[in-house]
Amino acid sequence: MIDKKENTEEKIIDAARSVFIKKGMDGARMQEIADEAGINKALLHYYFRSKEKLFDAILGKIIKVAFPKISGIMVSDADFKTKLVQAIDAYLDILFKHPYLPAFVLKEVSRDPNVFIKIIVKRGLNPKLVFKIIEDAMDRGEIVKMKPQHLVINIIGLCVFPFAARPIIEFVAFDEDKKATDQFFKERKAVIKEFVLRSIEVK
Amino acid sequence: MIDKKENTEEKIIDAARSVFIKKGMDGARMQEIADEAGINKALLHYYFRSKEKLFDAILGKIIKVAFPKISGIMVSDADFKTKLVQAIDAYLDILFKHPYLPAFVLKEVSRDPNVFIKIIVKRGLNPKLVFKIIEDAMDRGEIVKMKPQHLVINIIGLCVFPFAARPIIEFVAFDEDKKATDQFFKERKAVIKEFVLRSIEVK
DNA sequence: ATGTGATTTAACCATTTAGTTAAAATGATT
DNA sequence: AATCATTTTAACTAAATGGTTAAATCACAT
Repeated sequence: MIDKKENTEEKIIDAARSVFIKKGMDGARMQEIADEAGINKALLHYYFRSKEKLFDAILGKIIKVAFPKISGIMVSDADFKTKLVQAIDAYLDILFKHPYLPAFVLKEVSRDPNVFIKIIVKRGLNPKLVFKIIEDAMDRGEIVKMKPQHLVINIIGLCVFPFAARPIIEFVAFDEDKKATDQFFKERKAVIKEFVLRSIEVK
Repeated sequence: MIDKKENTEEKIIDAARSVFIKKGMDGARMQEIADEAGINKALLHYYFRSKEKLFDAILGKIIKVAFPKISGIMVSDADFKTKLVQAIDAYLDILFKHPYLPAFVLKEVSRDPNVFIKIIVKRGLNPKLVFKIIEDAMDRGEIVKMKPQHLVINIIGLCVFPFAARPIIEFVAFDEDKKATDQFFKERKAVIKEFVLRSIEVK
């Protein structure tokens, strides 16, 4: 195999991501990552000299998913509400594909915000353009006025929170009925879109 | 001092809560808790034989705060929308008093949901009555129809998420301007209430 | 003053864990 | 066959950490 090198590295990254997301930086064990990757600890350190280096490598890839380029959608020149609906759809698609991301991101952010800040800076993520677009729509009277940050945080909260809190929701709100909870999550897309549209509609 | 015993125990509990909330179960160190309580490790173990016992003791007290009896407000016979606004106010008051709770609860829930489930069961917390009250208001046409769980989770998400994500919000949305972020959080109460009321209003 | 429980001190144990090392094995390439 | 990076094995170090212990000290009530 030509790419055995990349193959092993990929196996490590997959395993590390899975273990880090489940256990967090503190709870994850290098041995467990090695086991999950089907290799031994020595080789793990042969590829990534330290746990921190490995974690940073994983974190970078995770943030790419967790802070997606919704901006792309928002910049297009469609109708504002249409763009908003598209952005919510796109964001929830990502969350359904990576349901454990919210808990992980919130966990690690509270442990050490600087790690995230550094990576976000490095990726040049900048929401100011999105805020501007929202303000313009408000100025044109298309939606109700508020600080654009509130609208963005409201939407992200509506999307993200249920995923981070799923174990509690499943137990408290659905009596541990996994199917009912699944159904609830399937409904979220429509519910959030309607909820948001109603709340920003100009009467 | 008559209550030197309780005094030390209180000091330990305060210190433990503070350290556990900052670092989580995994990240917290018994030595750090002892230091923060102004005592030594031996005495700490003299009061709580193990880290787990101490953590469970703290967790019980924390859950009492984190899962408050909003039900009390919702059960009163005021107008439904009035009750909803009161509940949001009460919930946000708690969050402002304990801003680090959301991150902690979400962190530990994702680490081991069972711990929470056991404690919730023990406290007999039951949201079914609240769901029923919401459904009744919907049936009376006072608010728009949806699965009551969605409304509850929407509101909790709007309230809780910003606190859990505060470090990111401060950096990404407010360029590390702490004052602007504080102002943003002060506005949340009014914003959430208006946002929710608009979204459930029957047209 | 004496006994009692609370508290300190300081050394200690056992375990876990990140990380290292060196030698051997594997396996593809030339 | 010889070379080279990759991988394994297995033992190891060093540090951190939860928890223990025993002796000494302190404060207070009888």
